[in-house]
Amino acid sequence: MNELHVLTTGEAARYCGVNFRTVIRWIERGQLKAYKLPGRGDHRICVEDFVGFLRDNAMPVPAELAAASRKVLIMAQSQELIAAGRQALQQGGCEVDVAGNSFVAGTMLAAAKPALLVIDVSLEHNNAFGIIDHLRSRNEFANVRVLVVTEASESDSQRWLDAGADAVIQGPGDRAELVAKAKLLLEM
Amino acid sequence: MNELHVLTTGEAARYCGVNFRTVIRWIERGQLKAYKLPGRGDHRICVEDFVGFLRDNAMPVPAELAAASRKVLIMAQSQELIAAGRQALQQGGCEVDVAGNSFVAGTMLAAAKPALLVIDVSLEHNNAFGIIDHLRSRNEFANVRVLVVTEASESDSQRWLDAGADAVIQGPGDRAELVAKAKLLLEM
DNA sequence: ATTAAACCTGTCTTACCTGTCAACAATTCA
DNA sequence: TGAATTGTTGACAGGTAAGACAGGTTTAAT
Repeated sequence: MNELHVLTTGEAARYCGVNFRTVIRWIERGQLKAYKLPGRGDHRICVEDFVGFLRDNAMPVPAELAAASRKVLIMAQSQELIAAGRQALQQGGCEVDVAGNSFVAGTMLAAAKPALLVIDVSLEHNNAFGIIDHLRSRNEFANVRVLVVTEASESDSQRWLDAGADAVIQGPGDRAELVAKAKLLLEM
Repeated sequence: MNELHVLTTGEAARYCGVNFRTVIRWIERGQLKAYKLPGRGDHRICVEDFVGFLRDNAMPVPAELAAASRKVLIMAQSQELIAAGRQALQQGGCEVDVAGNSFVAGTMLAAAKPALLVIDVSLEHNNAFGIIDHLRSRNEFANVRVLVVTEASESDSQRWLDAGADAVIQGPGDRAELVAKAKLLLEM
């Protein structure tokens, strides 16, 4: 199996050091999501679901599988933030996409399924509130972490946290802080 | 893998995380419908049949294949246009989604794969230009038809057609025209 | 602390589905 | 024409499901 999109029960079992019989039981109990093949009913587990299962149960996530969940989408117009964020996050081991406007951000969020959205709210506050609100109201985006980048001068981070953001940093200035918070949110 | 009308066994195999040999066996067993080419007997699977097969077996359907040819996405803020468009298009046999802003429109476009985007450009021209431009520059959106709804007073439809729109109507007033153009673009 | 119950996990077996490999055919391209 | 690519076919090895059973761990009660 070269394609890492799905796993068999045996592969999943090896990843977490248990017998494949146990993985089947997790699936039967509904703890781990999987689908069945028509033939004998073999199970296939989407990597995404498997990683979510591991996280939910505080189990270690294998590096090869974690790669898929290190995707970061930066939504910003400021070239400064884009350049700084892209470089810092890539050096930090993340896969980085950039969207210059909210439409493109929407398509990339739905298509590439990043684990973290870094959003520059310095331009359109209302727009950003709408976006976060939409993310938080949709199941399919429930797992997307949101890191808000505000104006350096602004002080009321709490507003954004209340709106549903997972973390807030002020201005793109401190790259170390950006990477640190991103890693924290990505559980790296 | 660009032409999405038919799949080879290998492509179908990759989509459901299985070996191509297994797909051939599903076909031989009659579980998956396919036809053979005269030469070597290559199998070709109609996307429609494949998606039906996936649904029948409770297997996940890839977003790229789920494209429904009668799905319409309306991007507008004017309640008048939304109400008129939704009602008219639904009566015309379309499945209608509505997005109130460009971010939501982006997520729905990537996730629900509508065949037609009705976009109200009366508010933000530049934004709409950017959206159409982005759609036209991306392969995955090449098949999305764009129907632009302009201010009733505006007369230069040509600008939008040049930008990549497939049709333009002026104002939400004429429901018959909206439905007619939508059906034309959907080849209904 | 000890005991018992409940539960989870690993092992074993049978059946058969699935992956791998090799050889070959059709198609494409230079 | 000949190489490269892609798909088929057949044989075989390997993997997985399902049920039953035994051992281990956790939980709760004594």
